[in-house]
Amino acid sequence: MKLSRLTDYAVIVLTKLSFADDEPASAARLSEELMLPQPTVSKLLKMLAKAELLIAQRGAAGGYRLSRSAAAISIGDVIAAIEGPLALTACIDEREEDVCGVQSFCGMRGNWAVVNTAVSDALNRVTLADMAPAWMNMF
Amino acid sequence: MKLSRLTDYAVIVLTKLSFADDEPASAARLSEELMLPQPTVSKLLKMLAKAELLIAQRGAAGGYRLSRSAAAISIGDVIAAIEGPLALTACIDEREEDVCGVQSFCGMRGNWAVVNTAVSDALNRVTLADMAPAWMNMF
DNA sequence: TTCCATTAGGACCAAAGAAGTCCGATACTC
DNA sequence: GAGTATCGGACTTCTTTGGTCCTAATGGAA
Repeated sequence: MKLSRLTDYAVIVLTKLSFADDEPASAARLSEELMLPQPTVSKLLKMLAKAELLIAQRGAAGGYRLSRSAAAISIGDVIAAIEGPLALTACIDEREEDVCGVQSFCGMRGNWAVVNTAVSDALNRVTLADMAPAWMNMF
Repeated sequence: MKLSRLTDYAVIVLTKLSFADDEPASAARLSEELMLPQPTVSKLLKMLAKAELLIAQRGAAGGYRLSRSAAAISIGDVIAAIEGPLALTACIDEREEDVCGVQSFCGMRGNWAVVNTAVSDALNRVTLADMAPAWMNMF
């Protein structure tokens, strides 16, 4: 159980942005400063904007900035933005069809839901503000 | 963040086996009774045996049985057996190379470790015995 | 008003990982 | 000891993910 590389990058990028104080940062600049591949950063910023974690400003001198404080964005939010809502098993995932066949009466489903919630809580308990070491300004 | 279908199947198969009372069950029979694709079940049983969650018995009338009680096998164990040790990010994964470049002094690593532990705990707290509804005997 | 820097939203390709298939090795039963 | 049911591991196929590129739309500044 790993989270995708995109998600990993997203946390780094968002953390970086949490130091920007409403100065919009462009995709190009972020990728350069964080030494991450430019097209990928660009793609991921779009995703985060779509999920309303970022606010995009078009045009010259535009860029992205956080839509709310770093303390109000959890790791769970970031994961949901990039990978979709947390659903450990297919039978929890509302986007999936009823593939299982016994879903309606399967007693395991409820237990999976418990596990899912426990993991979800653990992820929502940690915010971007918690992740950011003060010296990250360096980069 | 999803877990693989194999892992999902694994929990089902193990739960089923927890009712077998040391009667070894063959891959063919399990796949039939649980209505799961046979080669996949076969493959996954091998993995579980290798991870020492199951004991394999070869030869005629052979099959697989649990190596210990259902209450002593956690969901975390199953995930580890199929997907490898839980490591949300690459920098936590001991099997990965030092790709990140700043790993040695990156302040985020410690925070990821905290998140990782929290998730891991949530997963280890639930056992196969918890997952099994009594009426699963039906299948 | 015109130009330029920037995001938005696709289509597209390549690589990695998962799922599924096969055949050989092993060990049990008769 | 022969036959057969079963595991074990290498191999192939396929889906997902990561990453790239191009064109349209937007907004600020000259």
